[in-house]
Amino acid sequence: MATIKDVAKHAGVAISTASAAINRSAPVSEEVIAKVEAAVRDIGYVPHAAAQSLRMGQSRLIGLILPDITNPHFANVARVVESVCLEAGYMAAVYSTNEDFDRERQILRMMRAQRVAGLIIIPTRSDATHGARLAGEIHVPTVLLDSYVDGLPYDVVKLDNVGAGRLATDYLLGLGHRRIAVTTGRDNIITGEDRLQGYLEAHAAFGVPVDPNLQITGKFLQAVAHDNTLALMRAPAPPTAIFALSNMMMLGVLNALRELKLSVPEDVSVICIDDFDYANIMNPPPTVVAAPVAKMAQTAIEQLFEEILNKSQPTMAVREFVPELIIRESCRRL
Amino acid sequence: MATIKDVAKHAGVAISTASAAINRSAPVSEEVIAKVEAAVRDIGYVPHAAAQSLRMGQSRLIGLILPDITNPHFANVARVVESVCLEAGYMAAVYSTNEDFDRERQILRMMRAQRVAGLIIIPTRSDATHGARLAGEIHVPTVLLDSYVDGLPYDVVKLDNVGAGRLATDYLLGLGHRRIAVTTGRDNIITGEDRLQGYLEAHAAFGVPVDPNLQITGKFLQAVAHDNTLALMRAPAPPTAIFALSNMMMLGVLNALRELKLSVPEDVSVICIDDFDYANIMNPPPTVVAAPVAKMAQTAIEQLFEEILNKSQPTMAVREFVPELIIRESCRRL
DNA sequence: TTGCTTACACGAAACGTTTCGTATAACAGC
DNA sequence: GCTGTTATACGAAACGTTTCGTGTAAGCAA
Repeated sequence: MATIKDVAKHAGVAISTASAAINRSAPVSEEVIAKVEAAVRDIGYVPHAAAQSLRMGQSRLIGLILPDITNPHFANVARVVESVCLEAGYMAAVYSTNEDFDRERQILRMMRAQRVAGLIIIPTRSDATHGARLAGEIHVPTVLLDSYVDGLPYDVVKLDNVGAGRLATDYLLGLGHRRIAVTTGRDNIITGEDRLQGYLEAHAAFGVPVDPNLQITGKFLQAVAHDNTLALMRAPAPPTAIFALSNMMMLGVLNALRELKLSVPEDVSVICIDDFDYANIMNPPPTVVAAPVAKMAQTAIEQLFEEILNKSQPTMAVREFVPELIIRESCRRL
Repeated sequence: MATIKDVAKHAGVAISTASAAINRSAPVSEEVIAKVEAAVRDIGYVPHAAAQSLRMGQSRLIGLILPDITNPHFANVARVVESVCLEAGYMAAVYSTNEDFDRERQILRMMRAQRVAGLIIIPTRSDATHGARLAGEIHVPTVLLDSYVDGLPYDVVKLDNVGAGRLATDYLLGLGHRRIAVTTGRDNIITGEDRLQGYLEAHAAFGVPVDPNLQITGKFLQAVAHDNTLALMRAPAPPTAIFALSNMMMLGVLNALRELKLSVPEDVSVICIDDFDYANIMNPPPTVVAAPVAKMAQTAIEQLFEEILNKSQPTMAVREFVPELIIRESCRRL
């Protein structure tokens, strides 16, 4: 493969001059620039990224670590990050943790070996133990997306989750529902807890008591939400509405209701947080509280570049985005 | 950041010895190995991938280039590739072309700059012009997935698309349908043409004439399939069934039918190639011809590693996978 | 002409690895 | 005790860049 040495020889200049001409990093005459550029084109020179990394002490690689790329929510994030990186001449390396902590560490080590310039992490846990373990593996500018992690002192870009929980619950309460079930997240991730808090706050504001039996665990997983919905609806005094704290859990809920031959929204209303790309061909088209995913991803990657390029310290700022209620056909007025 | 020099100093050995101990690349006494490993742990040494790349002339990076990561079909591929890579100590760099040729070239240049060890490409075009342009940018082992490209002499892992087209059409014909519409792909991608050929062959085998008016262009895009379905169903003599050559186009078809207040399968039966992860919460659950996506992705990445690790030449073999009919509720017997 | 500045081109060092040829010590054979 | 062999540790070179200090010719003022 052609090196800059070949370019220099071909253009009849020194290596350092060729480098300066290519990168405009030092004054070079127009004439020489033209010769060098011609040489680059002629021999098809593409700089060796590893050599550049080595010399400059930093690669043009951005790591994006997320729970699962097949979840459309995260795929949308990936697409945005990837585009912005490409434009900036960086390469995005996307990795799914599959919620596996060993795997997460393995990925971080690999990112470290690659000397990535920065990291965007969509965390799977928020607790300090986990944060401490992660902290030791991170040595580059980092932005946390969707949630934060205790003990990881980085910028955060997230949804107003309490607000999202309230928005969904307010809507159901406004429709006259008084027994609203909720599929919760996992204990150790704050996103779910915040959304649940919104659910509780909305009840308090409406003066409606909450029934703890209506809070079923979903762990952000489709299968878990499915199983517990089955149990919930078979128990005495089932709810008239179900609020799924994430889109994956809503799928589980819908599947369970379908198996029970309960129709939505006639028998039970359903709402969730996070929109679906293909909402309109779903059965029924779901009413959701949507997050501005693309805008959030864009903000995260831009914040990251800000820190990388200007070598600025993380402000540890938390940027919260406002959720939006999208009314479709999965909730009915009682 | 700690270097191998620090490891060597800490262990009281030479750099070359430390390297040999870490990589087991030369005989080193047990005693020294122990000392070096302790040093590695103590100072948290992680090898500098760029330096390794530079020295060894190859990176531990695999490029995966696909049309669009937010398409669940491709996301599933990405997940498999990513996992296999991670296990092998490689890093996968996933990039979406968005069917944009300039962008595809830009991505390839970046892959080249990174000196990726290998490439998996899910092509967006099959024609020779495109192949020729791509060929100049590729200098590493490559495997083509889902489709091939004229003039790109690499191994191919794909579905038996003609068979898939036949399978879907046979099924509809067997249900008594005689006017079966089909949303075609793009002219310059062979996948669509093969599937269409299966459609034609099935008709011939059944002795059913095909009506060219029932072949509408879909370009593999949801929006295009949507618009043309609208026109198709409003025209005189509409079909009793629609065969979408891809899952995205089926979404467009379903949306269009929904807008026209036509129900599936009562008014019109619908089938497509490629399954949906969330098929059972769709309206209606679609009957599809599924490809063994995970198995195909696995085969592709393993074939790629075979070529990378054994430095074997591409056999230019075409591995075809057998499609499977999954009957759900979107097709009815006439 | 001389001296000073400017503009540009050059050479060499350094980034962190791996690898290859060489050095040294231990040991066996005679 | 000498030579030959084996086992293991070492030093130096090389991978392809960028960068910094130096060199040189041209331009300008006096």
